[in-house]
Amino acid sequence: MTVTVSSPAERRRNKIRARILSAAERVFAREGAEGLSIRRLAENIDYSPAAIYKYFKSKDELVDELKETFFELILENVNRIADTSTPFAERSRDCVATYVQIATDKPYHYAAAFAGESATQAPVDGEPGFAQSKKGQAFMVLSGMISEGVEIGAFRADIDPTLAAKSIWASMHGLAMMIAHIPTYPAFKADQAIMTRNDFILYHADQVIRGLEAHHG
Amino acid sequence: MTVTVSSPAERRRNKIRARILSAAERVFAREGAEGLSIRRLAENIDYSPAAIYKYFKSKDELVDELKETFFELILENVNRIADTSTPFAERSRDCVATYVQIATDKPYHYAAAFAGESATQAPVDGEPGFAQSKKGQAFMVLSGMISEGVEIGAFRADIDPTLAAKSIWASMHGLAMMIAHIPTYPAFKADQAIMTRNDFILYHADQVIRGLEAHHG
DNA sequence: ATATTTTAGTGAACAGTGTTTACTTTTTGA
DNA sequence: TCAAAAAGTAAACACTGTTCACTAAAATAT
Repeated sequence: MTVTVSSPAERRRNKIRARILSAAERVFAREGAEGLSIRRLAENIDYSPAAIYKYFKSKDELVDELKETFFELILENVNRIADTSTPFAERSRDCVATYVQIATDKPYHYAAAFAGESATQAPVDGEPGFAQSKKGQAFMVLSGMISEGVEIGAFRADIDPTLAAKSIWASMHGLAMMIAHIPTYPAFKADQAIMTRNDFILYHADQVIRGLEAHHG
Repeated sequence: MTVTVSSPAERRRNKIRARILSAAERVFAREGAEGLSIRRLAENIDYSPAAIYKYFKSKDELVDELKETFFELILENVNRIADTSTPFAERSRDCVATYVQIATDKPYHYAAAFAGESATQAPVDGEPGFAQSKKGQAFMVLSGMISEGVEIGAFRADIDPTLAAKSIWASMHGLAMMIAHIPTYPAFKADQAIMTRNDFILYHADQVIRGLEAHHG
């Protein structure tokens, strides 16, 4: 195992890069991609706008790095739930709910992560590199969990885990996007709320999982 | 019934407004909001950029009008299916599928219609004006259909149609967004396609409806 | 028909954006 | 110590949405 020695220069460079990313992250979380401008970012870290381009070759590349970090966060959280020993029914529901809740916490990140589908063409299932990407890994956690459900008889036997995972992901994605884009979702004016957002997420997760189940009465 | 008489001036004005919108529609369908610029639009219809502002008070307002027309299209199509006399099982599935297919046909429209959730704050369920908006009407078609399903015993008796409709819509929305943002969704490299896009839409619609059903085995 | 007022349309500018280029300063490695 | 490489910058380019002062034309009132 070769250890990559990092020169002081290299470390200094990485530090500044990280400072840029952290400043970008801060602005992005509050105001989204619209509010994030190179000039503003430069001012924030006390550099000239052109300086940013010594560290990132474009704004898109910078934002893509924020997205990848965000998917890392999703993956970590979903994985943490998936590795739990709680009963399958709960566990699968919690996975779905957790995914959506993270989108709730960082709506701008979530919306951006899918909008435009990363300017530098992210790999999609079937392409090389998908399995390596954080998004790809998250997908595999999901399809793995569906496989488990089929094996233990909780889900219908004729289910193709990959196909079902795509469908389930779409359903999670939908709620995540709704929440990301509509501040008051699931609506109901403040004073006539029938259900809290979190309860609705669980409701939706239930609904989605139920579509896979073998029986219920 | 009072007939609103339109002066020649008014008609001429509406005609030009329509010309602007139609040019905008053309550009928008091909390249989305990014490609639509006031200057380009002005050149397209042979006016100065500033002239546009005599007909629309902002670009957002112009785009919002495109969105509303788009929702009209969705509503028309979904309504057409909903009024069919085909068996309930098929009919409900087709409604979901149709919704998604329209998003497939006009991905930019669909993505824009939800992204930013209309700059001029569209009414959300619970607010006045929602029931009048095209989006609100589409929602009511959906929840009405769910009510029917509960009544005839196809869906679980404990289902709250409004709540379920929100969940179902989120699931449709997710697939629609996936398709709108990812050109190759549901992925699979061209030569290893396991399932066509349309088949996958039906598969997803099935899955979604199944989550509501009373029994299956 | 004439005078007045409203509307249609324009060119130029403002304030922003991402990005590139030529240039200077600093840091690094031999 | 000195040449080479990297860091950082000011100024410009080509865009963007939008506003403002202005002219030309049509609509309205007298």
